[in-house]
Amino acid sequence: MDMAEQAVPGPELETVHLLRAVTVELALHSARFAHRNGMHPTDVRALIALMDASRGGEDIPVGRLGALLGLNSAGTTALIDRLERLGHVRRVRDERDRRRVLVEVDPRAVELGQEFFGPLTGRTVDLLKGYDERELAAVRGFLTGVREAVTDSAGQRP
Amino acid sequence: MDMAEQAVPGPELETVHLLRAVTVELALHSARFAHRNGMHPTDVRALIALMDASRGGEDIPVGRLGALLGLNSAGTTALIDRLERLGHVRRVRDERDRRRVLVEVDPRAVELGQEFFGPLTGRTVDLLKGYDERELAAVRGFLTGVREAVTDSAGQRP
DNA sequence: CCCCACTCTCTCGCTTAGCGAGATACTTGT
DNA sequence: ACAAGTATCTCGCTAAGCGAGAGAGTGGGG
Repeated sequence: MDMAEQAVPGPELETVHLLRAVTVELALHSARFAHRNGMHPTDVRALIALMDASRGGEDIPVGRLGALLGLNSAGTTALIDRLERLGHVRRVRDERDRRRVLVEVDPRAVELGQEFFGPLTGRTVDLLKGYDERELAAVRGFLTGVREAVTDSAGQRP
Repeated sequence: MDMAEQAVPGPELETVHLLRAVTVELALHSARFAHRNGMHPTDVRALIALMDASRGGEDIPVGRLGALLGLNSAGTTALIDRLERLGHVRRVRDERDRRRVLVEVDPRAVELGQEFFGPLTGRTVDLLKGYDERELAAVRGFLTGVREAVTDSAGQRP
């Protein structure tokens, strides 16, 4: 054993660090997109959340969007004001429950996002296409496991 | 083909979405840690960057920390003021080049971070320990590939 | 049928993270 | 020793997000 050497982590721990590095890079990438389009990171997160929901065919009222992003009602109003001013979303009264205001993403915003994130997504999909079934399952199992670990350790202390 | 059905993505695209979901969860987890300790997301990112550097035996001056986080000098000063006020870091004049001020992490901050992130890291390492060599290589190759794809598409448009 | 408690959103006033500009301290090449 | 360059900090400002509370709208019980 060489005590002068820094402790070298095993491949597993190194992989965890790698995952963290990737999340940092992705966050920076989002921030660049935001900056380039006169937005803030929160605005991008909001658009992503809205697109995810709309992909699932779900209508998103103002309050739900705020909850997804961890904002209070005042902050949520301000956020949607910004996005509306940029033409990325529209407010639509819910006719079922007229207290609620639904947030709709403008198709041009979707297009804008795909223009920016498309290449990255494409390259990643190509990378995965080179994997056989077991390797792909390993990657998915890893990501699923991490997600569960995060949500679990979140519920740990209320 | 059923046109009424939403387009079902292949397993590759679904995996990309899964990765995004994981990064979102990790960001929220970080935010919880920040909030619980009277900090902001940026402060946590700063601590992580400092710990990563110190693990590599690298001294971090104020300006470099700011650059890593994308802050300008004023913002960096304010950030370190906050962290110093909480006792998480110390400013130390670099005796080699007395213009520079190095930022040192307090051991108690490291401990605090490990207390919070340790369980998550541990569970992830355990998960990976169950993988054989090829599966582990697949996960690492995936993460490395994504990281490269991000940095590449970053350099695309200056 | 009409209240009254409840829910959803928005307004107001405030705190503070981060920016731009410029001042200050220190270093290095000539 | 000085000029040019680099690192950090100070000052004044913009605006993201919070707390509190004010409308709108809903729906169940008398």
